[in-house]
Amino acid sequence: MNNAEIAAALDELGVLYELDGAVKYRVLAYGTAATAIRESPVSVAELAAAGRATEIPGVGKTLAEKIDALLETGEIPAAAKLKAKFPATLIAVTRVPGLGSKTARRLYDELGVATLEDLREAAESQKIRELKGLGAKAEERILASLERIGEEGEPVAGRLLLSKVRPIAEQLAAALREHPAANRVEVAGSVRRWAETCKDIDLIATADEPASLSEHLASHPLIAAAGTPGPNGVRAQTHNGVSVDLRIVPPAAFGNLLQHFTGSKAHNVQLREEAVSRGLSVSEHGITETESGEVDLCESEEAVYERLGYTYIEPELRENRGELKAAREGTLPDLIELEDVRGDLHSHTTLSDGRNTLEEMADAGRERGYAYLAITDHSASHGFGDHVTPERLWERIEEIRAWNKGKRGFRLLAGSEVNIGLDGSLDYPEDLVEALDWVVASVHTSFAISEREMTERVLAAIENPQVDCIGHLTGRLIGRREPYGIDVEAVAEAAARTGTMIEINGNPNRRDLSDRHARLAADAGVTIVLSTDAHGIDTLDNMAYAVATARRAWLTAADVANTRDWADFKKLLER
DNA sequence: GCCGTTTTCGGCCCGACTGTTTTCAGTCG
Repeated sequence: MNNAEIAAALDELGVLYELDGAVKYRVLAYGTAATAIRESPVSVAELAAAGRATEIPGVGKTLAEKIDALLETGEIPAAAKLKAKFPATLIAVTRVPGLGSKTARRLYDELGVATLEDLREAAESQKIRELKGLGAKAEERILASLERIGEEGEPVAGRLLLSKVRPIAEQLAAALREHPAANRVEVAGSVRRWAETCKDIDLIATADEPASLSEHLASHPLIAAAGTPGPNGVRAQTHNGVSVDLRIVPPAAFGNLLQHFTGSKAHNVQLREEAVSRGLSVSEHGITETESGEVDLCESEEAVYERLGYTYIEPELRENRGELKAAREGTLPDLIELEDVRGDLHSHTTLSDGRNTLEEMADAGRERGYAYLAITDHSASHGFGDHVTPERLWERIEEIRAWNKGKRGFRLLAGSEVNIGLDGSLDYPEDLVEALDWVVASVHTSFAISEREMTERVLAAIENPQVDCIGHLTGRLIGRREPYGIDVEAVAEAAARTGTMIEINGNPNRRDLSDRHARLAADAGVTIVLSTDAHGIDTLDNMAYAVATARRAWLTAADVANTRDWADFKKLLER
């Protein structure tokens, strides 16, 4: 059973308890534990089997026992008991936007509403307005919500990939900054934290004439529809369905508001809890001393964190993964920056499935100020008509040697992205692989084998001294394909021991290693590589996503191989 | 149900919005 399935079972039990009228903190405990389990970089099933489930924050003795039961029998006894009391279909009713467990329970008790279909009928026949506390508006809202819900009872519009949202956010922010009424404009929310996916765009601004700035956003060509622009901001939607929220705020509290709307929610909750224990109450409107009632406003985020006794915390770290403790103790890492990266170690050309030639990619790499670029076209068994035969790769090596002749300050590495076969072997002859400067080994076929087989397969590649780096380790495509089962801890341990590097693939669909896995690997002593897997000169820019993922993994420049200049990187390769 | 350089018991973030109410509960982010 994977983490997502365990988390879903606990989420469901939390809702069942809520329907049963449990105190809200008990319900909350199930939710926070489920989130921690979903986000765990290691297999919670394995952790539980080793009796270590309580190491997960938010999981105590009781929840550990429930997880054990779930893993042994496939269900949690308490959940089975409650499902006998309420129909399981009632859970979908609680998830209708605008409804919650309290309302769902009343609809069930007083109107017999057990399913989404029952709910629709009750609303259409105007029975809901007969309940105390609910009215015609509630019926309208429920019917509108039901329209927007898919068959599974989940909202249709999910989260969007960061790379779909970020360019829009940047464009809108730039347009606002150019307006004469604007003073400060910042993108907040998950876009600012470089999360994998986002739900909407949050913009925070200060302005001399707030209303005219709101109107400027509402009339931007990217905006399809907008509410009424006012002095406090405006809500809008882009043509491709992204919600945009502009908030215009007093300059004196800009820091408080930017901090609040940057989140994450978990970070803010923890921050406020810690503040309460020190006699302070934190909100988007300022920091209040509970005793005196005195309110501190902060123009900058730096001032917010300083007032609360922390060093400044970069947005990428604000996920409640230990950053507050480290900021209090002054032990936050000095995060890697895009400017630290001296080369790209995974790229494709027209020799396999890339869109640009060797020369074009080389020029583009040099223009980016890199000291080196590895050309790593796909290997012999890639198929799709774009595989590279051994003969062709031998020629390519010569081509690259010739290209490097007489050039200073920038060099190409003759490399390959070699397929890892089912048995862990590479699909080129040994002497050819030996002749290469840089070997990335990746899994491109047979994803559906067991976790144990996949782990053995990748471990075999790691033990191969010719392999320099493992490419996109878990094979995930964010929002489209789950990572295949692989024991990342075991892989990291072996990679650290053998000196095999592991990449953070900067393709925004992949970001693989993920931030959590990258942190786990670096903690295990693995040298991390940041690369783009560029299939054209334009996607060389995806290095920004690799760097962002590394920053979210708490990595410094020293943790990453390709922050080294050529001389030092060469030494690393020879080791 | 979890958790502790204030605590092993008694706390558990903060505010906006909505709709329905005459003071607030539920929901959301």
